[in-house]
Amino acid sequence: MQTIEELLESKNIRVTAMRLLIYKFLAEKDVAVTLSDIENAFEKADRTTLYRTVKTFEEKDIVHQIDDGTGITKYALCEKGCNCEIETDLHLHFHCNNCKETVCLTEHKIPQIKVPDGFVSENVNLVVKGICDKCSGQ
Amino acid sequence: MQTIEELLESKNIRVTAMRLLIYKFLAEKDVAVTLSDIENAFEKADRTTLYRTVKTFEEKDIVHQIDDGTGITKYALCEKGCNCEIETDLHLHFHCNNCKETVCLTEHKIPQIKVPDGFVSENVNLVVKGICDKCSGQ
DNA sequence: CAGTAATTGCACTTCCATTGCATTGATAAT
DNA sequence: ATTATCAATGCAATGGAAGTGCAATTACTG
Repeated sequence: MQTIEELLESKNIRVTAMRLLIYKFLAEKDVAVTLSDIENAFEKADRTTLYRTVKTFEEKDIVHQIDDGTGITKYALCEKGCNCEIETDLHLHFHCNNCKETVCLTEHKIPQIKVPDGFVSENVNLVVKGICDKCSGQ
Repeated sequence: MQTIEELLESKNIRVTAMRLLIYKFLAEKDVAVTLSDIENAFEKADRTTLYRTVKTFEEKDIVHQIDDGTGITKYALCEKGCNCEIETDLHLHFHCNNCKETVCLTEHKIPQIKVPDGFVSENVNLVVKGICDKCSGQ
C-alpha cells in the first residue's frame, strides 16, 4: 500500500497540491469522468491545468482514456487489474443509457476478436451500452 | 434490385437531387466517411444540408454512424448484412492506424459479451485498431 | 539563497456539431 | 394551371470540447 505521493514519485511526476487533489477526486469516483466533471469539482483551478494534469496522468498510465461513444472523452483511474500499457489486457466499458454514466468492468476481459486475413489487430475498444446495475435493480 | 429512388420512397423520404448524389457518393466508397469528406466532394453544397441529409439517412437506417475513436463521427451505408436497427446484429469496425481509414467488417459479427449481474446489455460498439489489409499487404 | 526547470493560469484558436431563420423547391388541392 | 402548404436548402451564428503559446508562478538542485 503506497501513498499517492509515492505513486507519483515512482512515475517521475512532481508532487503538487493540484495533482494530489485531482488524483483523490478520481479515486473516490467509481465512474469515468469528463474534463467538465473535474472542472466543476475544482472551480478555482484553470481548465488548462486540469486538462494537462489528466494528460500527464494518462501518459504515465495512472489514468486511462475512455471513448464511450458520447463524443466526450472520459477518464478513469487505472486500477490494479488494469494494465493499460499492455494492449492485449483491455477490459470493457459499460455505458448506461439511463443514468448516462460509464464504468470500467475491470474483471471482464475482452474476448479475442478475429479479423480477416491481412488485417492486424493492435488494439480493441469495446463499449457495451444498456442499463447498469444501479438503474436496473430497483 | 431496387433503385435509389425506390429505396428513398420506401423509407418515406423525398427524393431530391442532393440526396441522390449523397447516396451515390456513399455507395461508391468502401470506407466510412466524415462530414468533411462529403463536404469536400460537394463544394457547391452547404455543410448544413449535407449534415441534415446524413442525419435523415441515419434516422431511416440508410446509413449508420461510426465512432472509431478519432473523435470525428463517420458514416457508412448500411448494407444487406447490416441490420442496424437490430441491436444484436452489430458488426465490428476496423480503424487503420496507418492510413487512418475505417471500414465496416460486416461479415464479422461481434461475439456475445457477458456483463455482470444487474447489467443489461442493449448495444455493443466494437472498434478494432491496427493495420488494414491494404497497408499490411505490401 | 540563487538558478533552473517544471507547473500553473490566462488568452486565444481551431474544429466539429448543431440550431434559427429566411428562402427556395416540391407536392397536393382547388 | 395556380395557389397553398410543407419539406428541403442555404446562410449565419452559436456552443462545446480540445489544444497551444506565453507569461507568471512554484518546486527542486546545487
